[in-house]
Amino acid sequence: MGIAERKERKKAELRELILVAAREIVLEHGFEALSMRKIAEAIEYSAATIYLHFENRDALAFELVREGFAEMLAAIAPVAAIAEPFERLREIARRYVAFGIGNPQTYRLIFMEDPNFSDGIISAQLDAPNEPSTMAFAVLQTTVDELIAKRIFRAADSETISQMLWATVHGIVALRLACQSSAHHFRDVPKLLDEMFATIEHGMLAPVES
Amino acid sequence: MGIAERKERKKAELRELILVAAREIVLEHGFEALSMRKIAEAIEYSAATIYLHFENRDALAFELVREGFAEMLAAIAPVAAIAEPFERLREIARRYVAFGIGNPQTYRLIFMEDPNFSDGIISAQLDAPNEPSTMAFAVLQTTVDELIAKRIFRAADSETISQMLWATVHGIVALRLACQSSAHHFRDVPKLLDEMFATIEHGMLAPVES
DNA sequence: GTCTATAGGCTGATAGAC
DNA sequence: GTCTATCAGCCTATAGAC
Repeated sequence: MGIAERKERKKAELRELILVAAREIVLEHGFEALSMRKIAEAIEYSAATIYLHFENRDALAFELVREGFAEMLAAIAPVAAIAEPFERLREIARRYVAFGIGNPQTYRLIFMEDPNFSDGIISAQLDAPNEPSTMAFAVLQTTVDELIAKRIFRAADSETISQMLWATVHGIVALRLACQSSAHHFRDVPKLLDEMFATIEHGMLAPVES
Repeated sequence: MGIAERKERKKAELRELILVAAREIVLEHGFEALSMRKIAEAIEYSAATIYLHFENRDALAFELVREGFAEMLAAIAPVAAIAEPFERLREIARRYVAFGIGNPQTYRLIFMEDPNFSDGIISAQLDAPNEPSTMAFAVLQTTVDELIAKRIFRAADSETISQMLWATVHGIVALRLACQSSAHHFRDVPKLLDEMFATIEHGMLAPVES
């Protein structure tokens, strides 16, 4: 019986090798640059071999997206150690933005790719329980839930609030990545985050004069 | 002299024909599907002819992006008619989001394409005065300037505030487009906008009990 | 299990005929 | 001004040899 197991192990190793090579290509040259041929070259196997481990390019991409979400979840998860929910929320935002800017290709892959490719994939993963993407959103939403339950935040629909917060940090990352070489847009991310939380705390209206 | 002018006119017409065909392809199948051959087929000219009007594919794309920004600017510009700046800001957000969701391919083209292509293009246009993209951002920022000057908004850096507001509406559009087929994310955009403006007005904190 | 070879496609861009 | 023909390259995916 050991023989079959060793073969399985070998097969899993090659599968992993393929994924590692694919990820490397995406990180270095972007998702659009990923091709079966290039993966094959990198792992020093023929392109045909890859098809023994992945049905096609999309199946491979699906796995890369899942891994991308998992990385992001891992980058954010440590906030669980922060007991105070508002401080935890602040740290979620900081970590989210830092992850996106520090891993632009991964971020693009999971959130900004062409919908013909990614919509099915992202949405499938977002709606599935136990997927890293679902769990990452849950980290945010449970924090908002807690803030509302403890009456730190005003009463509101936590899903809507969570989506709005997510939209804001996503917007910061996405526009920063899109306007990378712009001289004056989205350069000072900490300042944007400070302003975001100032608004959460006080809104934007001027205090009433008295 | 009329002869040279007629020739110029003819040439400009063909150039316009190329752009119209290109835009149509992008709107229908996305930017990735745009190729010189397909444009040629659509206008019933040979592909080589296109190179007489555009140096290469990127030059053509640059023009499409400019037009995309111009469309967006046109969609937002009517807010100038709203005298009250806070109401104007609200309308800017509404129109921005409506434009993005109503013109997903144009929106993707100008804000979500691969940076290898779009970064140079977007940033070049964002930083140039009199470009539609610059003017669109100016509509937002002058409104924020006015809100601060009239002490409706608290004192703050209007550029930072404007970027944060932009990030939020961009996030709403971008995530809506990315999660298009998700069952429960970013479906109810008016609700998100309401929550956004509620936060601008009051923040998210619970009112102090008295 | 892994290969080579290949089918069958797509692309941008250009030289040179007319 | 417009064409055809073509270069030179990319791609996914599979059949069939070993």
